[in-house]
Amino acid sequence: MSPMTTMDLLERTIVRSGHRLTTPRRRLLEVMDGLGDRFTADQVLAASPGVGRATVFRTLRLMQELGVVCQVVLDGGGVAYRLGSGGHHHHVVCSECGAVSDFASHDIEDLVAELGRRSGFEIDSHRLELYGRCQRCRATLILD
Amino acid sequence: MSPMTTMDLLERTIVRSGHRLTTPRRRLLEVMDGLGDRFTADQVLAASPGVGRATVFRTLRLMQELGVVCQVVLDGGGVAYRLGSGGHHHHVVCSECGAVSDFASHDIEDLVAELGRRSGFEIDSHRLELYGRCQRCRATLILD
DNA sequence: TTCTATGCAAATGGTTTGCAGTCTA
DNA sequence: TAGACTGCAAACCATTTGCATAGAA
Repeated sequence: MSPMTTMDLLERTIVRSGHRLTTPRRRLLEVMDGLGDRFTADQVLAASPGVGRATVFRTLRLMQELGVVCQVVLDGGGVAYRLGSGGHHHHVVCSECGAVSDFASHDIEDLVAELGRRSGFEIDSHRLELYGRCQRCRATLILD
Repeated sequence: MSPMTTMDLLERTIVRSGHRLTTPRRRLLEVMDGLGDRFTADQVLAASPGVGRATVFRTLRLMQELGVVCQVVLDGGGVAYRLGSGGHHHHVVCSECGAVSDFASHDIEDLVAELGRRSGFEIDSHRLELYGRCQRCRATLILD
């Protein structure tokens, strides 16, 4: 039997959720899959001629609800999106090349709960994003 | 001698920074000071008749640069602002009543650095916001 | 008296909505 | 065939910009 691709997995998620697997949705998933580790709504729109702006945003929202797309809050405050990685996790974003990588950590979850407790809150969610320079960018010498 | 009020402190910060202490700025500071522990640009605008929309946003931006106003990223993704509390810190936001409280923690800073290291990044900043229910809201029984 | 800062209104950028028509299940 | 989904365009919302004028220093 042929191996399950990312696309198969994504399409299955949609079907399983009771939503319809339409042509635009399939096309958008392919586009997102091809856009790399993070992309904006505009990038998706530009790369999907024939698909309407509203559909891009509606699909993006649906995918977030289904947990197959997540938001990345950028350094400057803007938002980008990212495919895959269901489940709770955080991002490290390279402020130079924009590379994003995921991480999850029990330590963070524990600490967050503890900090909430200290301030009298019962924490039920949180956002954490890290910004810095990735290994590759740090290794690149500035030669000019 | 009379004690230094929050307003004095804020006004001094503006003057020290080389910017002018104008009437609209003074008015906006007063308004923000009166709006509680978090407010939106719209709230400030609505509470400052006679002051233009652009001035509200320009002032908000200046205050952020001076470090006397900071952004609070809300649960839903929107942004609010908050007076005071210079220096690096995080927020705990009550999703029921909107109350915000600040905290800073060496543990978080250390952990963030460590997590960055593990992913090969050199972290130079991060965002962390906690969401939950504050003590007061938790204590309030739902009676209907 | 200079030049920063303002108010207004129009422009912007990103996202959402209304609706008549399309296409999946 | 029903109704979920789409494209289009217009609406929306928050923030920014251009410009002539007002007002701190």
